Amino acid sequence: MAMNLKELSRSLGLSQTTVSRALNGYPEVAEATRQRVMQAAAVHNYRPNARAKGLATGRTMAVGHVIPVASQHEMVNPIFSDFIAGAGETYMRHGYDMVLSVVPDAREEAAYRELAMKGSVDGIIVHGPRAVDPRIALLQEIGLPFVVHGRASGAQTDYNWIDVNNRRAFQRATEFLLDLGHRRIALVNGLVSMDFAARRLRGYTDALTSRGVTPDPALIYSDEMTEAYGFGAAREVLALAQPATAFLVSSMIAALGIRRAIEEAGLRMGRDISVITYDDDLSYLRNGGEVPTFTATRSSVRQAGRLCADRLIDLVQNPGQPARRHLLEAELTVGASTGPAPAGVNRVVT
Amino acid sequence: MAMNLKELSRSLGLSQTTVSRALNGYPEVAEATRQRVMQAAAVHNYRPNARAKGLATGRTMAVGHVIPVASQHEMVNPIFSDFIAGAGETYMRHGYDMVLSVVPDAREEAAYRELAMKGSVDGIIVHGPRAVDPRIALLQEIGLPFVVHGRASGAQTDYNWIDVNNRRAFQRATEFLLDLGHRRIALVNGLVSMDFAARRLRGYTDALTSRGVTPDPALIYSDEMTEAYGFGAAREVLALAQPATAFLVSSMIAALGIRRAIEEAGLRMGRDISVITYDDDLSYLRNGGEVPTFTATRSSVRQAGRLCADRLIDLVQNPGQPARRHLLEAELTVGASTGPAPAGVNRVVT
DNA sequence: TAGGTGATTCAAAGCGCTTTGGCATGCGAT
DNA sequence: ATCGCATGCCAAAGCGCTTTGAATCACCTA
Repeated sequence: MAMNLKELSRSLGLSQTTVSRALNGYPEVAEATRQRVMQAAAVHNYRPNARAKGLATGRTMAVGHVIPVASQHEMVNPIFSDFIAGAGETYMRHGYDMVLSVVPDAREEAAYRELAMKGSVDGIIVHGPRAVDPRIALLQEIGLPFVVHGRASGAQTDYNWIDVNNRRAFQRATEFLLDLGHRRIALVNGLVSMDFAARRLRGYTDALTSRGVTPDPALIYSDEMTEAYGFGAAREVLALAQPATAFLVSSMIAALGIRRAIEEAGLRMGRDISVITYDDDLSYLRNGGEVPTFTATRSSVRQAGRLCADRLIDLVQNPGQPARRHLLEAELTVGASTGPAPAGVNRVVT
Repeated sequence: MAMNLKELSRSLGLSQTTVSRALNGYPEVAEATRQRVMQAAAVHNYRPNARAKGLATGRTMAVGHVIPVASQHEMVNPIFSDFIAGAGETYMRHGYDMVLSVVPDAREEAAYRELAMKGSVDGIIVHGPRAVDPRIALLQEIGLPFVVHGRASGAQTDYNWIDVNNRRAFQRATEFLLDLGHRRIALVNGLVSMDFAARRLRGYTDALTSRGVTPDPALIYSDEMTEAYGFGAAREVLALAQPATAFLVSSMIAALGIRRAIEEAGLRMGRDISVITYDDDLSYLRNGGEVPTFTATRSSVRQAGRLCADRLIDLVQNPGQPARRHLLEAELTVGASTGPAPAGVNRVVT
């Protein structure tokens, strides 16, 4: 069905060598010949067989993504769609394929090994690093180029990563709330086993303690970031004897749940209760409007996808580079969900 | 770096033939030998090179997904994460890889051609079919097995698809609202160029007209299903001289926007305004609780992913089957978002 | 005129695997 | 002693491509 090099070259009366060279832009081919070859290739809709090419060159022109599915809740992180969209653009531009492995997080190690040994990819993007994550040591041992989206704090060695400054983002957000007079600030975080969540927690507690506020464990939540989780956490916090006056949330989706709980309690977000959320700038969940609905620390995960892909391709094409780290700053945009702490409640004891 | 067949067989003092056969479970190998080979393979962590294997067998053990990115809004459908998770499970179980192409929807045709000619996949899953969609003719011409998630009404020929009965789902939902006394029911639909949205529209209008209610164009919206879109549409509808008393929505995310608009208008969902949404049962957006938040017609997109993958693998392994269609029924579950039409408003003229 | 040079082209090897078509060996049957 | 037939193993070809090393030719140079 598909035309191959042999047929193509025979139909042109040329050797496979020459045709191959012509198509791949080598100089030792007469310009006239090259034109003829190109033309014929276009006419026959010829595309070199990727596998054969890979075998011959040792390059697969493909990169792997291992998507872990949280075995607990069977949850797959919704930011992947956008990350993948960003990375995909880059791959397309460079002619790379993207191969995905969806794996229950328990079997993740095996998945990497598999990808590497089967030789089906030239490099790997690592998603969702844990605070201490065996994968990066594993990948270094395997010797396949890789880029981590995020960081693993516990790692001993250098490696390539691209991450948002989560600590700083949450520190600033907390300070912003403190400046508005809030003292009881709830943190509705992701799973703290995740590196990003651990850093956000750090930023939050740092900001609090440096202002003399002792973090209250009753206000700190940590779980998979679903709408229901946000709702449940907020409902609990609002029912406390000393409820929070503000929420710091790790994702837009959880924030929607929190807003729901706030309104269900007959309160109004932005007036009675303040909310700051982390915003991945997902395409289907834009925090838009002239005045954004949520005050948020934002960093586009799609852009992160692009950056990771760019870096990885660079790494594949120019091996042996020293590891490079790339820290993105999230921007804090003020929306309609924050306001001064209501007077009379949680007055600061001076 | 990676051990290969040649080395492995030499280290065993056997021919490549025998080792290959032993590993692939052929009978003409002494049981003792097979054990020895298996052991050695395990020890050396040997995995046959996928490309070489593919070249030799003509099978790639990979299937392609072409993910279109709506060029208008740069939007990538959030249901993909879950669909992919479902399909991924199946692929994993059968040892297939999944290769993704993220493409601006304009270049989609080229992407399919590419995948096929490069010979990098054994089959393809088609996402987001339009009401009239040139892709299925294209794929039939190409001759690669494919399964469509959804349907393309305009298609002339038979092909394999798996779809939800969108017309019926929306017809039932509309009837449910009519039974509650609602007469002004807004439809906040996806892009009607999409097949699923066209069918939903049909179900909605069928139900209305068969009850003698004339569909009001002012109540029918159609766009990419974002939270902001839901919000905007609902806000407009509620500001009409004769506002709707109920909404029928094509996605949970848009429904969240609608709820926001309802509450912003000082109304309460489920009492003042009823909402029924289509629910893809996304892992991070469960419509949970003892009483679900939303009354919804639900069908798991993850399950659809599994089914599509299963079907495609079957198709790849047993070619030449007649096309098979698979229509899933969505279930209507009653939640807290619906109630009788408020009296005094839009009273039915009898 | 012999030898050197640059420009083109080609035959063949090799990437790592499967698979075809033998080739031994042992054993019961003739 | 011979034939037939499993049984177990192997050498080599082939999948579609790249790449090495050489060949051919025209054209100069000494």
